[in-house]
Order: sequence, then C-alpha cells, then structure tokens
Amino acid sequence: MIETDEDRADALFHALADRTRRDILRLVLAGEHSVSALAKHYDMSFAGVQKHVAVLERAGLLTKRRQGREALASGDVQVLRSANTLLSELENVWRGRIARIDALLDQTMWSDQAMQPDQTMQPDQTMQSDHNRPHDHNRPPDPTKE
Amino acid sequence: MIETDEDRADALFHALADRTRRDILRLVLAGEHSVSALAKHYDMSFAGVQKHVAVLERAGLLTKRRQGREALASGDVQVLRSANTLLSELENVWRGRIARIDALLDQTMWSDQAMQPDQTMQPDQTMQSDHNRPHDHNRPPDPTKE
DNA sequence: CCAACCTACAACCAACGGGTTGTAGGTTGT
DNA sequence: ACAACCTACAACCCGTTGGTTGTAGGTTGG
Repeated sequence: MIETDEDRADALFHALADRTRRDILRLVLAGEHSVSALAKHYDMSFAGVQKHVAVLERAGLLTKRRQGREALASGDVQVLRSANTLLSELENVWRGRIARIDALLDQTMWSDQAMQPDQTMQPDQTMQSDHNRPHDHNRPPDPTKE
Repeated sequence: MIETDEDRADALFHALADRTRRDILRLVLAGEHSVSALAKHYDMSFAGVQKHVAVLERAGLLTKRRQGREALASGDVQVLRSANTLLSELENVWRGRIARIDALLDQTMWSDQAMQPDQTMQPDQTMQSDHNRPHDHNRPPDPTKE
C-alpha cells in the first residue's frame, strides 16, 4: 500500500473537511494540547475527539508526543502549507500553460484506470504548450485577454 | 437552513478530498467541458461523473451553463482562492496573530455572502481557548525568531 | 495501595458517500 | 419524424465515517 501523493491529498482535504477537526487544528496550531484537554472543548465523547485527532494525525496535520500519561498534540504548519501548495497548483492550471498535464491526460489511458495521476505533484515546468489535442475543442482561458 | 461559513468550508474541502473531483476541477479550470466530455476521461459511469460534478458545483468550485443539449462546466478560480484563504487563516493562528479580520477586510472572499467579522466558530466555544489553559503557557511559535 | 486520570482500542450503530443501473425528458442532425 | 445524444434524477448497493459505549492498561498523586 504505497502512499502516493494523491492519497496524501485525499487525507489532507478529508481531514480539513470537518469543522470540529478544523477547530481542533486551530487549537493545536496555537499550542500543545493533551487529547483530553481538547475533548473538553466539545460536546462530544472523549473517544469521538480522539478519533478526530487520529484523522488529523493520519493526514500529518498534527503530531502527538507522549509525556507521562498524556498525549500532547501540536499542529504541523508545514503540512498545512503543502495543502496550500496543492491549491496553488490547481490555480496554476487555471492560469493555463501547464502543457505537461494536458500531455499526460492525452497519453495516459483513462480507458483502463481513472486515477493514477502522480502528475501534478512534481513542479517540473516544461512549458511547451501545444494544445492540438484531438478531442478537446475547448479553449483554455487566455489570461492575456481577461 | 442558513449556509454558514463553516458549511461552505465543509463543502469546499470535502469537494477537494476526492482525486477524481480534483482531476475534474483541473479540466474545468483549464477550459469549459461538457459533462459527457468530462465523463469520457474516467472509467466510470456517466452518472458517477455527474455526481462528482454536482459536488463540485455545490461547493461553488464549478459553474454550469446550459448551451443546447449540453451543460458546459467551467471552474471558478475565486472560490478556489477562498479555500486558500481559509488555510492561510489557519496558518495565521499558528503565527499567533489574530489577523483573520484583517484578512477578511483585505481580500474580499465570499463577497456575495454574509461574512461578518463575528464569525462564531462552532460547537460551543469560540477559539479563545488559550487564555484559560491552566498549565500551558506555551507561546505559539514566534515567526520573528525562526 | 488505591483512586483518579489519561489514553488506546474494539464493537456497534445510523448516516453519508461513491458507485451502479434505470428511466425520462430535452436537443440535434439527417 | 426519428434516432442518437446529453442531461437530470431516482433507487439501490455497500463500504466508510462520525458518533456512541465499554473495556483495559499505563501514570500520577495521596
């Protein structure tokens, strides 16, 4: 079970897609909190909060360190920034000119598998944009004209 | 059934938390595509892709315009940037400053919606939780010292 | 030692999410 | 007119998730 980039992106955004988890993340970004200290903030069982912490931990957004009987959790801002990077890459697609993606989309067979796009992660910028793609008659947005 | 900010954040990140949807988003950010044109890219039923498009649409990341018999979908980069803003706000929490209101005033996100500076966080506590922590006087990391 | 904590984890449940098929209606080209 | 498309949506299947309770084990303080 190789953790690919898309797996990580799934885990990242999934972890962020819950308001309780986002709130926990705010707390642990502001400072270390034990799990039970976190749990006191929410109208929820301890185990429930524990699960949310586990989801955040699995996404890498939070790390736990054991001190005595308590597990102190603190947020990892670098992983947060990686989420930011993913969004920026999407925005770059909008800005156009990422011919690498287009080339891969045209080459790789979406007929056998829909998902193995490790493509977008590498910030390799081969900017040769010939969009003579056969079935794509749509215009990519031209930033110079807007 | 008021759509609050947290609701939108939930929908946003949930929409982004699926690789097929992220891929569709890449396509429609690059240019308009009909739903059936999108569906041809994936090893999945048309209705399946249609559902993914609906999720993206509900999150505001994509808008559809009807032309004849086809529904042309195109990505909305502004909503994408609003996701970026949400992450930046979390990062600002880490920085220690509560500059969220400033960020709201500067960058007009959710410009068509009611985003009050109040922004009641959620469950029952707003995030002032570092004030009354009994033993944790851990300051958030000071950016000037790193 | 014992009680009070803090954590981990399993089992269970309702609800949701991703996927399918099927049906129906609007649009287009010949 | 009619077949071929394109879309919308309902119904269904089943794995996952968000929540619960319960149990067990390690830590701490009196």
